Amino acid sequence: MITVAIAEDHQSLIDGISLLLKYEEGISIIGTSNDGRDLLDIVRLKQPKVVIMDIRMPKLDGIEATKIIMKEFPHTKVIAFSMFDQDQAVIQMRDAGAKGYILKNSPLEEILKAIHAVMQGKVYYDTGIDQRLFDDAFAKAKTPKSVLSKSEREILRLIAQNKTSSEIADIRFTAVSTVEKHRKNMMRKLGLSGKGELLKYAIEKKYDF
Amino acid sequence: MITVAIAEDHQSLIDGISLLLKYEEGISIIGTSNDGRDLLDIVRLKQPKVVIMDIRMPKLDGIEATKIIMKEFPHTKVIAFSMFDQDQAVIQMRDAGAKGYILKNSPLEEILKAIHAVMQGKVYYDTGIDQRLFDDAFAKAKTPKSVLSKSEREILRLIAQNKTSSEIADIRFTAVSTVEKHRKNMMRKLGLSGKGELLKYAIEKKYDF
DNA sequence: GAGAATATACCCGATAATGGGTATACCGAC
DNA sequence: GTCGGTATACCCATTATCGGGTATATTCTC
Repeated sequence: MITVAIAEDHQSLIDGISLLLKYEEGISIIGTSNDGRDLLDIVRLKQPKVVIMDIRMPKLDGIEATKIIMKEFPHTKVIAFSMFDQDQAVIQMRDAGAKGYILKNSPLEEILKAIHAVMQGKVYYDTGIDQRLFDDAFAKAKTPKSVLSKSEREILRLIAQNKTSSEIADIRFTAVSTVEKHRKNMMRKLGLSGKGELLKYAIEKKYDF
Repeated sequence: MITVAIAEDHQSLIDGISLLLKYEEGISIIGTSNDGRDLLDIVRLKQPKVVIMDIRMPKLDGIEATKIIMKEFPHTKVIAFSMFDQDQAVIQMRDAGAKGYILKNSPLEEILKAIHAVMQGKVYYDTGIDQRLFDDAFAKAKTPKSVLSKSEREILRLIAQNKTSSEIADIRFTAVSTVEKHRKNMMRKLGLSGKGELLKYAIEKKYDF
């Protein structure tokens, strides 16, 4: 019997998956959740063999939840089920320990295929996903290191709030020129140039995956 | 026989809805589509009684598609099926002619209830939706008028791309001072003040519904 | 120890965005 | 015709953001 738990903030999708698996021989849904934290409780209590995991969810996202599950239940198979097809989304779920990755714009029966594949110890990825992303070396080469230092990241967050360098200097107890030097360093590292580019970058980054 | 067409860019959701309706007496799915434009072809060819309509879709969004359907087939019932719970999303679908609005984080069987309700000439809205939004007077009062003029809106779009006033002036064949005057007018109308606020506003507005 | 990165702080100059105004011309509503 | 809004164009001053540098001190890795 393959026990399955599902985490997905859209209840309509959970219901769809449930309908799909309801009559499947050998598969049993032992719990569903609309957020990552609730899911952990379910996994700890019921210890499903397979978890279908959305990424963007309230309270705890699928990436973090997967890491935690892998630490406590290393034999549980996590299959990502997400609208995100960006490389970084795939890589992060892979690194967290997911054994599969399905896109929401694929047919629902992909989930069934993925469940059977991971139960056979295989890795299952959607045809819309670059298959090389599940290769260790390729994924590692693709993972951007954070080019910004801790201070730089903090300053960038303040810039995203349109704080002036003077205001940021007050907040951080440094000279204005120090903040401006950090700004210059970030411009160089991020390959930006021109007025407003750093502010634009900081604001837009908020909405990136 | 209630004929139903579905437009939704996530195929997994279409499959879930199909599973739900498959065994329903008196309901028949006559077509599905992953984008608004393809859906129009289906509606023109098959003339379903009910359309389940996502909002954010490629090629043609659900709001526009609904308007077009209402113009050509005024007796067709459109039910919105969306992740957006913002008032403006609901109001715009309502204004486009939708007779129902279901949220994706509701149980899938809400769709069944909505189909039967609209076929009885009723309006069906998700319990997560402010029920007053389907009242004409309330919706009208809630619809913000655009405070910006046509030129102002165009300039704001260019500002969102971090174009300088000088660049915008070149694009629009005006003097730089004209662009700056427009900027001042927008600052006043939007109640903004200080450097970078207009750029910040322009960029953030892009991601609003 | 050497080298690189980070953090702190300063110098200078150019320019773009505000914030405060001025004005005229045109259009639409009343 | 009057009024208000929009569009066009200009004046001025201030200041924040770059872009180009300078320097020292500290920390980490090899």
